[in-house]
Amino acid sequence: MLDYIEIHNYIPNAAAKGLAERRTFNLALVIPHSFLCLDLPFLRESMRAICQEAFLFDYNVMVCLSTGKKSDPLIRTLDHRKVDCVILTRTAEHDPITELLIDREIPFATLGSLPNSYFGKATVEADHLQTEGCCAFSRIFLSESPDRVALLGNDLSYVVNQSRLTGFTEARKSLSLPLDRTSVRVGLDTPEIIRTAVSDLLQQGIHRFLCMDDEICIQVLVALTSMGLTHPKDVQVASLCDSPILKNHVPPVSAVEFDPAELGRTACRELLLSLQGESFDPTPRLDYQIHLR
Amino acid sequence: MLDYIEIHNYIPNAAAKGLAERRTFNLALVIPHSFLCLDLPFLRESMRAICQEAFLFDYNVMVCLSTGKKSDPLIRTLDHRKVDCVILTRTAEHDPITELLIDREIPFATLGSLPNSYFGKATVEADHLQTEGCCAFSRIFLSESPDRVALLGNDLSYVVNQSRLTGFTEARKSLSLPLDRTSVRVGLDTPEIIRTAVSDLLQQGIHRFLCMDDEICIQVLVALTSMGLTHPKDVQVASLCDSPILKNHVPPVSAVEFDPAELGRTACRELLLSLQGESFDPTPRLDYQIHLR
DNA sequence: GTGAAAGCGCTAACAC
DNA sequence: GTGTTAGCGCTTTCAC
Repeated sequence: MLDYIEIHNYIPNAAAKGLAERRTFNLALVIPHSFLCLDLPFLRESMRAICQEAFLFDYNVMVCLSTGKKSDPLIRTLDHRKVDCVILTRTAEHDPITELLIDREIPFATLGSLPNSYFGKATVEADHLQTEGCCAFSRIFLSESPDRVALLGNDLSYVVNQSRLTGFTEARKSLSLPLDRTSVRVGLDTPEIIRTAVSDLLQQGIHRFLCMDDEICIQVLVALTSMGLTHPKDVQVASLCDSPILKNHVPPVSAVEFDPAELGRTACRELLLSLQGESFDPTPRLDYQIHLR
Repeated sequence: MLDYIEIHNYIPNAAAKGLAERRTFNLALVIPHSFLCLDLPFLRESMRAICQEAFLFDYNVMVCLSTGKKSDPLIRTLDHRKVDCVILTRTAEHDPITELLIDREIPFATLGSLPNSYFGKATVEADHLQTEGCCAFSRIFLSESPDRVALLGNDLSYVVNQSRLTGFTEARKSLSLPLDRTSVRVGLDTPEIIRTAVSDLLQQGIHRFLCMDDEICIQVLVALTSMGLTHPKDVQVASLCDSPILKNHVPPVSAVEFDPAELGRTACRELLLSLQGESFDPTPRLDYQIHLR
């Protein structure tokens, strides 16, 4: 009998196997709607790594575009019991998806730390040493004309942006720079708002722009270029999140790199290890890399 | 009994339902490895639309990164019978994945036309009016200094690039422009090769660059900028494939738009209609839109 | 060790 | 219409 199976290279039916074993060999990758309006290499890189890692565990990745509303694709996927666990690509305050997963006691991993309000609730909370990396990089960027430096950021309800702000603040503190006179602009959602902020800061004498992510950084570069200002001659731009675009930019832009692929791979691996009952690290912390260009 | 079900808002288990019905309510979205090295809005947009459309049919989307090798994620997914059908995001000559699907008689849809060698083999072959759109746009671009125009493209084994080349050739033909003196450069894989080609063409007196896709177009712009040349003053650049980056570029770049979301949605819808035994269009052809900027 | 039987949670084909 | 039953293709248990 066993010989027969071997010879005819029999492959079990996943649905039947799953029904009997009460598991699906699928995981849901939740992609916030906002990610799809942008062109973030982060998502692409981490998704690739997650798919590759899941494959090693015989798992498939189901993409769920989270709307945050009722009849969310993720909710239906969970209701139909089509996945064993979930990976969140973003963490934020007051996130209904996170709360749903906690309520239903569904194993889940996050790319990036959870906010304190959900402390310890994820199966795996993978992150980079965000604060540390941003602090170290900020110290370097602040070593020149520190009172001409501004920090530009987007939505602070995302934990990653909070960590980066903290890193910047700690850098100023460690350099004994006054915190109150710091130029910090957050909530910069659109190219127009970024443009306005940049023009405003220039009038205040700011000429060194530290951007909290690659998306903002590119917009800042575009805005400055259109104003006839050149990096790094007239103004200096740097980013607290590297991306291929910044690396290949002419001239290149300094940044601190948090490898999205490594983050995705780690989160996926530890989550699936935990599902298999094997030993795993619930809070892996990955290193950063500073690129001075 | 039925009342009981209604009251307790019972949701059937997809694995058991699938086992009994001999279907999985999953589809595989095949992403070529090359897509993930790039930053193509095409993939993001079409993936989003496919996920949304699949959701309407109660289907989930499984991402399969195709390596083209043995033990490909897609092959294992098919072996385990975890999907009912497949969507290919790229079509190419001599594609092992396409051949595999034909061999195994698995229902599949393609984004973009199949090469002639696989004529009629897909369940659904969705495409834009690529040749027509590129011809119309090329005619406009060729209306000025036609002998100073070059066409820059990537891999011609992709059907989409063949269609675009055909469109360009037909435009020249219709304008009674000589074909033999046309500057066409294909196989431009890397930024370095693109840079070399651009510099080479400039020496030949070319100053109007028509790019076969947005990726090349951006690289061409980068190369020209670094050489101190400005679009549209010194040189003119346009693209046979639009993208948000070209639209938001300063100054903007003219392009012909083939909406990836509409393509993905249509391919997914017709494929799932066919699976349900409903009437469907096996070869939908979508319109293009020319943006002169 | 090898084989038979029950059960996973559904659908479909019967019977009543 | 409502209720019962067999079967989807596995795993697990228990008997041999």
